[in-house]
Amino acid sequence: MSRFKIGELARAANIPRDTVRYYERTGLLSPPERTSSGYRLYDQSDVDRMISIRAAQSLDFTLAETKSLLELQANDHAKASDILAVTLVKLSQAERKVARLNRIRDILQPLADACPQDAATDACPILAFLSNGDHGASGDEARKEN
Amino acid sequence: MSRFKIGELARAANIPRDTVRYYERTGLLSPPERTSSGYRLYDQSDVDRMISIRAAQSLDFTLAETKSLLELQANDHAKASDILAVTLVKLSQAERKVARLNRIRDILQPLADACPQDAATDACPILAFLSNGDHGASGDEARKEN
DNA sequence: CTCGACCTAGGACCATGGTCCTAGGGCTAT
DNA sequence: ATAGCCCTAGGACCATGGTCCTAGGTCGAG
Repeated sequence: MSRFKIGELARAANIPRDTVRYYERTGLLSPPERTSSGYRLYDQSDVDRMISIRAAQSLDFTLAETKSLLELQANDHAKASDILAVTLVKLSQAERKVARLNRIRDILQPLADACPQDAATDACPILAFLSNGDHGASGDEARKEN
Repeated sequence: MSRFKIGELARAANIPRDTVRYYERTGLLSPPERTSSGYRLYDQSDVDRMISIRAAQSLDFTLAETKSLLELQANDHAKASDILAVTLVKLSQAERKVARLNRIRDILQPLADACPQDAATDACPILAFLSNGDHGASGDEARKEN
């Protein structure tokens, strides 16, 4: 089984070397073997793990969530439903984000359509909206990256 | 015209005091008058500006973008189209984000639906997907919060 | 006069996901 | 054997949008 130095792993998984070390620091990747001179030595399973991490990232799993997923995968007592739970949270986050972005679009699009482009900014409906005070539901909105 | 100390402004605009000072540090709010003992003194226009800032935030404008918008508003040579340009960028970002989130949902939802909940994680289609290698288009995706 | 609430500056710290730098040691090809 | 790239640890730094802390000054009520 062939072994990779960090630069080779990085090329194989298409990520920067520093990111590999960063993942190791954060516990996402366990400390690999070392050569006698201290170089990290990886194998194909590490390449696969890096690729899984990037795949999870691309699905908006945070590194912490990705870490949990990979830990569950390695845990004999874990059930598929444990993975499902994490996934359902992610799905509902995605849905809330989409809903919020659609609300934003539904506000901005009409304002943009109504923009009198050559007029002074006084006539801008977008600025008027910002100044207008009545935003959000009564009380204060749950904001923060929903 | 009544004057507010920072805590009063903060209550009137429903934001933390520290955030007001932070906005001042970042240039989003210009340095207010001071009392002889150095307390900041605000007026109603500052309350309005704070509320506009929060409104812009809620539409996903960054503080830097919000700063530009408010500067354009104050600039006599600016036209409504300058505001529109910023807004159109925001709209297209929102659309790209929605598209991406929908792709994520379209991947996760079927995997979640297929989850054999009581099985071991080996049987989990979500983990299988992560391990499966063939993600994204050929080459590498433009990722990074689109 | 004193208590408590308010204010000040400035910098450290938080999460998130990295990236870069320094100063040095190792490895390989010519 | 020496150039030239690869590797090491560890900490600083980036963006983003704040939040908190320290150590002290100010102000109004009782």
